[in-house]
Amino acid sequence: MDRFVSTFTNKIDAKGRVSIPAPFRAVLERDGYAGGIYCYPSLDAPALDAGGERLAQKIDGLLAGLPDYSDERDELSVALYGDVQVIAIDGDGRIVLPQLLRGHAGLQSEVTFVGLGDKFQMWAPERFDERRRVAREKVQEHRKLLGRQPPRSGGGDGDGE
Amino acid sequence: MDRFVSTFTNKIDAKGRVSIPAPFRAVLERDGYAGGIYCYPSLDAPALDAGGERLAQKIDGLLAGLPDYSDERDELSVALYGDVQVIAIDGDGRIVLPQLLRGHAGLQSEVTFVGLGDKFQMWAPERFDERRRVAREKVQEHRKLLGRQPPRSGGGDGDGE
DNA sequence: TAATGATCCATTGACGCCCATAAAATTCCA
DNA sequence: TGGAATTTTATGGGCGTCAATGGATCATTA
Repeated sequence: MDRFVSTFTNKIDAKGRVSIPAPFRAVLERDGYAGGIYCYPSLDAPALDAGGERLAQKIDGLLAGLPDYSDERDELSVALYGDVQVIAIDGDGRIVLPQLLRGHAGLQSEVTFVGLGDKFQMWAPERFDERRRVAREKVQEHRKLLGRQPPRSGGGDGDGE
Repeated sequence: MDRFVSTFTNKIDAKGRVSIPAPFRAVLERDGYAGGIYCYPSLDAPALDAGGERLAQKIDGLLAGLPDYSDERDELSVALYGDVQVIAIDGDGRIVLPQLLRGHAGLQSEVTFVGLGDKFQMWAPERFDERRRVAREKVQEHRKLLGRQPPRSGGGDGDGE
């Protein structure tokens, strides 16, 4: 398994440190991270996105699709790269989040880590609960896709991995 | 045998562990589970849905169709991944359910495992009894509406156990 | 020297892993 | 066919390891 999955909630200590959940660390190890993890404010949520090399490459890939000197590329570059911080992981698997990032996510005393496959997010627990409530309702709308499944279609939904 | 069928009720011990029914374990072995089973609150019932790789792939398959950085994907990601927990199975075939999941299903001292083909559910026994009772009533109504088809003797409300 | 940050160390509590026991099912043999 | 032996399962408990957390020491710099 090389994806971020599950959710974990850890504490921020007096010095602003917070442990990255061990399973996520394991993924990062494999993924590779030179000097630290990539972290930036989520574009559409009061949370932080973070990940290792694969996330960085994904961002690069996104930009690569756009013409070199287009406005669109410039905007996206700023949006994506502009707020990216490289955060070091200490010997005990902990990070310290800069004030700017803490502010965006409203992080106080605890952080909820949410695995999203290629990346993970960091939320203030209360806000994540709220978001989850909303998201669950959305899924209800999609549940026909999840729930209705031909019982014996022999793996009809060909998929990755 | 490659599907989850039948129902079983096992106890939660003092350490919060509960044995996965052996038949289900056998299915999981075949299905494959890297690191653990996937488990999340059922969308429309006070229960938990769980399964192996096949279930995980179904979730991935849902997301695979959506553009990488679309709002829709982000929302669905949080909804699906956000609620999913990967739960390790110990050497004796037991799992420990996190508090969040226990709460959703109202699990106290026992868990009823219900096979649903591709996945299985975990219920508090009392709640499952209640649901089964309701389900039976509905079946009876349908019979009346459909004008009972020629019954093969005794194929009535076959109950589990 | 004071303040800030980074590395190291210590504690504790949870979790994984192993073994023991008992009950139930299955196999085997008379 | 019936009963005994064996295997599988469920469940309980002990123990070692690791992760999360808090604190201390050391370095760096203003």
